[in-house]
Amino acid sequence: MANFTIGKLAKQTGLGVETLRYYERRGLIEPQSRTGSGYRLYDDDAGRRLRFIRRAQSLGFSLDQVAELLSLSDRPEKSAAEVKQLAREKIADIESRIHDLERMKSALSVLEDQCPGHAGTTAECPILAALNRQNQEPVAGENG
Amino acid sequence: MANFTIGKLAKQTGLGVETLRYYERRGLIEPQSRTGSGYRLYDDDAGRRLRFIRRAQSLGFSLDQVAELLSLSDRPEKSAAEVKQLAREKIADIESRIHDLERMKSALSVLEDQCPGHAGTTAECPILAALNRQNQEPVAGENG
DNA sequence: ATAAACCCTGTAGTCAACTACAGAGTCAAT
DNA sequence: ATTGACTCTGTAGTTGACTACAGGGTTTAT
Repeated sequence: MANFTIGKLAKQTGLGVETLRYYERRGLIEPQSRTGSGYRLYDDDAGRRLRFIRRAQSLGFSLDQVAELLSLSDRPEKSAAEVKQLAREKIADIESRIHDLERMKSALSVLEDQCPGHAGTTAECPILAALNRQNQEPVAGENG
Repeated sequence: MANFTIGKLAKQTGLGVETLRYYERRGLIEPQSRTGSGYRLYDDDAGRRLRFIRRAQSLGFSLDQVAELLSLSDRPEKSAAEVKQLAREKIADIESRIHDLERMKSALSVLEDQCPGHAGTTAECPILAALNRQNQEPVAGENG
């Protein structure tokens, strides 16, 4: 129930005041209340919510997608089936991201292990190789 | 050794011709050669490379970071120690992304399991809760 | 040999996600 | 009661990653 002004919240999260207002316009976060003069007041959840937003972004989710993720837990008890469905879709999305990252990681591990001595044949680019035996569909769309 | 023009490569990958030229300006890809009249000619590796680029992007890597990833395998046999070091850094980065995604996934799984019947207390937002017990540092920088 | 469909360089416009004012009101401290 | 740090709304500018011309040359098909 501790109430922060926007400046305090900004300092706490390392974000800019303008960024917080921008997130509000985008529907990602809202002040718990306002003072009589219109100052935004935030509670402790705001900081957590912002941390979530940044983390999700760094994982390649757009702000619209982050909003969708957040809306899942914001929805009170309405439309349980809809929430369940959306959650399932997001889980599938996340699983495929994890899968891709794991392929990328093992490619890099090969590189790491291989590098130190073996100066010789150029080893046929393990990083490209590792990510390609699978999924031969076109690759235009950014996020699945 | 099959040689494609830029238009063929674009069609093959589902990207636009302008995008391929843009990636070239950004140092992500280069034609294997040029015709006498200046037309770009690409080999089979180009398609794989582009698929890699798009996948890495969708995982939250910027084009600059993708360029770094690619440079790891492009480096012939020079500076093995440097490559090894860079690979290690990227692996750590990827591991933390995987970790974050796994936290996010388990939060969503909780939601999914919890939703169907339990209309009652609002369950205290599992998605935010799951992502926050750890890492309490500021969150400003996008990628770690 | 001429039109359609390519390709070239170069520059400008767009979209998401900020980031930075401008102009004005508010609050805390002197 | 006034200075300075804060806040407000609203709009404009910036950056990364495209995307779309303009103005011109090249290849392919007829």
